[in-house]
Amino acid sequence: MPFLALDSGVSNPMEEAVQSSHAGLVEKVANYLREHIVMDHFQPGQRLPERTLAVELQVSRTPLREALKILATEGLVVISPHRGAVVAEVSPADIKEKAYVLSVLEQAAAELTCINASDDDIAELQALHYEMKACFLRRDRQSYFRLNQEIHNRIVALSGNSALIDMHANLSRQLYRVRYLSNQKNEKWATAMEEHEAIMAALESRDPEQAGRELRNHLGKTWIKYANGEPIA
Amino acid sequence: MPFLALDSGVSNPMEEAVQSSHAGLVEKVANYLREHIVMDHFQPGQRLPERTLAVELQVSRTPLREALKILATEGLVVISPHRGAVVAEVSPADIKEKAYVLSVLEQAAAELTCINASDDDIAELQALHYEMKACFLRRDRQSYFRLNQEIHNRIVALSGNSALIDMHANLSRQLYRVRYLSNQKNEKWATAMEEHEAIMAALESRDPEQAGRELRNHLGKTWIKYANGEPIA
DNA sequence: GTGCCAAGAATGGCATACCATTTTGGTCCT
DNA sequence: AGGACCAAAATGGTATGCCATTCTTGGCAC
Repeated sequence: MPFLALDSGVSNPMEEAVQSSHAGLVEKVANYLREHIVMDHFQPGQRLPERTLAVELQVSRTPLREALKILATEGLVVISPHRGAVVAEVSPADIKEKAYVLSVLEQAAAELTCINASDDDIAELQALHYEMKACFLRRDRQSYFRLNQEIHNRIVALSGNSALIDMHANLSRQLYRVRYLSNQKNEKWATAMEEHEAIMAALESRDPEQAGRELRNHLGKTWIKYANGEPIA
Repeated sequence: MPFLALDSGVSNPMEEAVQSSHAGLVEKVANYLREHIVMDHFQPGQRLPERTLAVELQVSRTPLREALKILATEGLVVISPHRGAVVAEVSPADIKEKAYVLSVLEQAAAELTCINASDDDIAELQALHYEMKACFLRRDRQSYFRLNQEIHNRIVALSGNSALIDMHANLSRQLYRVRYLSNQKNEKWATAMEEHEAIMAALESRDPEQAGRELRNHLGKTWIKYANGEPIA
């Protein structure tokens, strides 16, 4: 029931285009599974049996297996020999490590963006920032989350470094679920907002060091509390 | 003729254990292809036709296809729909971007290593460093290269951050070939050696900022010249 | 002679069948 | 009653076959 029609059914949960059309079946399956894992429709640790999944998705096992291999190298599922694939469970330690790397990548991105971005790009960032601030004042967590993601992603995109962008997107996916949950119950909302102000100020003044530092610090604070104990879901 | 016996024939070109034994066929194939790509036994742009490769490797197309999908997500090959897989050609721009990210990752690793590594770990790093210096004085580029890699990898390993280690290993692989070639014709060898001295000094004095900065600077210098023009091979 | 079109050959995409390993449930022995 | 062992079912791993698409080449027309 939740399945059928791989490319249409899922209302795009991630920002990035899924470009499902006219792409190979494996890509469709991989995108489908990726989204559902990332959106927490599959619990971590849940097994992904090939045959049953194949009939549910109306595809054969071959493309499904290839998709699972891809997701495995992306770190979203774990494949054990002769045991099959399960949705990767991210321990608090994993989250901590990956969040740290994410902060490092975004720091680097901020530095590059300060140097490479056009004035219009920065202006657009600020526009998004004020939109987000409006959501903050209205206590609209949903829209705030979306805009927050948009801003972070755009800063990375503006860096102009494709390798950096790809690695960031990959890591970002793996943390999507916990990031979403984090947003829901964030008590330090006002603090996060202030940090964003500082980030924007540094970007506006084109200070790479400062912008990078602020962004890394912001991410560090945002994530640390989820790294120490307390169940993820 | 160069093939047959996937797991034995290849004399381990990379440091990391290939753990070929009792691993699935896809892993063997993936490791095999990875090594040969990384060691430049396959030219960039070279096609990798499934059937012919399959008979050469004495495996069926299915595990080969899955291995290629893995290598594709790792960025070592590019798969076009209905066109098949080709060895990814890394443009100078790609090298520049990836090298930049690599430098950022190693910078972060150095910071963490300053904090987390034991005194014995640092001592071992210094031992390797002096071994490398000996190779430098003897003008033994081959051994110098091996030790240089060993040191960089160990600094990252000592960071203790698995996510960081994995991403670094992945990027490092993609740059292995050009790094090797870079080592062969590096005129600024003495300078590189001095930079390594500075890195070690910062590590010894446990100065995260300094160690990170030195390492990033070192990598930046090492790679920039290969990023601007001039053919890779 | 050159350019275009068509037919066939080559190649990748997907499905399925078969084999190996693992898991599980039941029975028998202690 | 409990544990160990064996068999059968489930599941992943590999091989192969067929279909769709793309590349190639030979011939025809301009």
